[in-house]
Amino acid sequence: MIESNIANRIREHWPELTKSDRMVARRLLSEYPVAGLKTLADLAARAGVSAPSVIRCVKKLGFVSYPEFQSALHDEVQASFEHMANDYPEAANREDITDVEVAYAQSVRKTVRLTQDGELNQLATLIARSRASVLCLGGRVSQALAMIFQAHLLRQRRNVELVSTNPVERAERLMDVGKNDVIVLFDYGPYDPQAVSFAKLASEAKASVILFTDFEQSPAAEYAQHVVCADNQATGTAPSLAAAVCSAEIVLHEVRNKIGSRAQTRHRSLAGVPDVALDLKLRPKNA
Amino acid sequence: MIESNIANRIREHWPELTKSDRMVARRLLSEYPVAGLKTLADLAARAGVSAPSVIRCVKKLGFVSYPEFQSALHDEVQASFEHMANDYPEAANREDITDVEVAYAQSVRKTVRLTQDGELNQLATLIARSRASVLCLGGRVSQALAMIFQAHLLRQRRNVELVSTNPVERAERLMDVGKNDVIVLFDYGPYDPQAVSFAKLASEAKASVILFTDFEQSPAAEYAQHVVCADNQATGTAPSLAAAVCSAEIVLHEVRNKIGSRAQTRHRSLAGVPDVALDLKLRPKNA
DNA sequence: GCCGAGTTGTAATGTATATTACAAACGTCG
DNA sequence: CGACGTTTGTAATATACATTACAACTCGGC
Repeated sequence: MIESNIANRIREHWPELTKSDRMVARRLLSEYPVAGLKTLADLAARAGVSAPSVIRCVKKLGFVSYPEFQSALHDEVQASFEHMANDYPEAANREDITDVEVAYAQSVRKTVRLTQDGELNQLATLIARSRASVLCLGGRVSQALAMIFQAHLLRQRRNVELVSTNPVERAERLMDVGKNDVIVLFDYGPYDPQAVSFAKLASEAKASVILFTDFEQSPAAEYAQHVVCADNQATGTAPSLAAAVCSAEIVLHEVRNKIGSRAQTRHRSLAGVPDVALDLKLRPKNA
Repeated sequence: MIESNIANRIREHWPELTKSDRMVARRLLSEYPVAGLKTLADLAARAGVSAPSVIRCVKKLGFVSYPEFQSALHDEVQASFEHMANDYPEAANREDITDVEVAYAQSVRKTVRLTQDGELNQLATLIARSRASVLCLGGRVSQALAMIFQAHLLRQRRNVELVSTNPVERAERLMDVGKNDVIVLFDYGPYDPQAVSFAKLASEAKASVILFTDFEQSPAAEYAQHVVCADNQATGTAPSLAAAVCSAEIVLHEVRNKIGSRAQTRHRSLAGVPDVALDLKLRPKNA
């Protein structure tokens, strides 16, 4: 009863899911549970894949058909509602929690859960590989996230570069991109055509592309090996980047685990040093 | 939100429902909400009536077709689930929510609550004053937040500037700072001496200083008219900027309310324009 | 650079679904 | 008791659905 839910099934079977399977799974989790209550075609459209891909996905999750999958979801929804009917009333009418607070917390929770369930391990391994060069970049606004990512990652390993927003410099940098490079791209709606084409060209140059985006999925997803989604619908009026920061930080945390002692040494040698010193690309001997 | 649910619709229309209509309605309520999520034929069988009776019933409830009725139910289920996901964690220690998720959510909640309770109003008024020039800047990492803030604020008003991280350029820019300028400074630990001194000099030049920092409080707080705090202790190992983004976005939201229609006009004129156009500092005529 | 395994979308197919039209059944008032 | 308005189920139909089979494609390895 407790562990029979579909979210868990997705987590269990995640390793064996293909790229489009994961598209479906992500949508299932991000619009949980309604995404799975509608028709197969609708889910396929929302996930950006074809109908048969949805069927293949639910079969991998252990269901013999889409209707049977739906039936399982129905049971789950029913169980949840009965639980809720019992627990809700007492906790519900607290006036000290505002809409904004709830919205943000929700957005963050959803994102954290999804990020952790996901392909975090492979992704972190990719970034942790010391022989790789990591290039961070983003769109007009999300370049800020690239900055954060780069600054933190640089504390853990070398060869982490922040690619300028300047189109010309980007084009120039693109020429030297090869299969040992890992592109960390941030692109949240409204999507940046420039960022998308960077992803395209980089993937054509055999570089690995890791994309941080929202649930709508930047067009760059097509060229990415790994996609990390964050919910940006917290406030309604304007898209929020708070959850995006969470997803980035979780990835950084995982990378830190991967790199382990090496990173700690590196990090310690920076402790106490004024932040500005990083601008000089200060590198400790033992890194 | 509260009154849009289907249970209420049934109550409203109850008098005009016929005997078999009521059979359907009862089943809808007794197996709420799953009964309505399955197929029309299934519902008819459960209610012990024929399929057309179900159609007639939902039409009387104000829906034009069974699919449309289902769609409304879907929305309702989704809303319930999101509410539920939010209230549960504090009460029950379910195993499928991790420490990280809770930590982030709590960090965000704390920050949002504090920001809203605070001096938000005066602060937003200060930033909204059209005669003022707004300068955004931050430390090595938190410059990224300044970028985000500047990009969004520029959509609402003009004269919003992002001050370079370059010490020399900063010093030059400082010479022209006066009492009509509003400095929006981001500084989270480890604090940036350069940012602190910028705040000091700006305040001596009679400029207003707004500081976004963590609970430890950057030394720059001494020179700031307003201080907005965010919790950065979410993860334990490394400081988190997620909550900082929340506080910034909340301030932006409040500013939007203050500026009101003026900002909307400005914002609309940017809608649909590719993000990259902002790099040209495109300014609509009416702003 | 080619070739096989694995993955994905397209098109075709049979099934089930919602809906409409109509006829039977029920209740009600003359 | 019989005729009419209302309500309900049956049967027919067109639509949309899930599914299967197949072809195009991508990715790794020799």
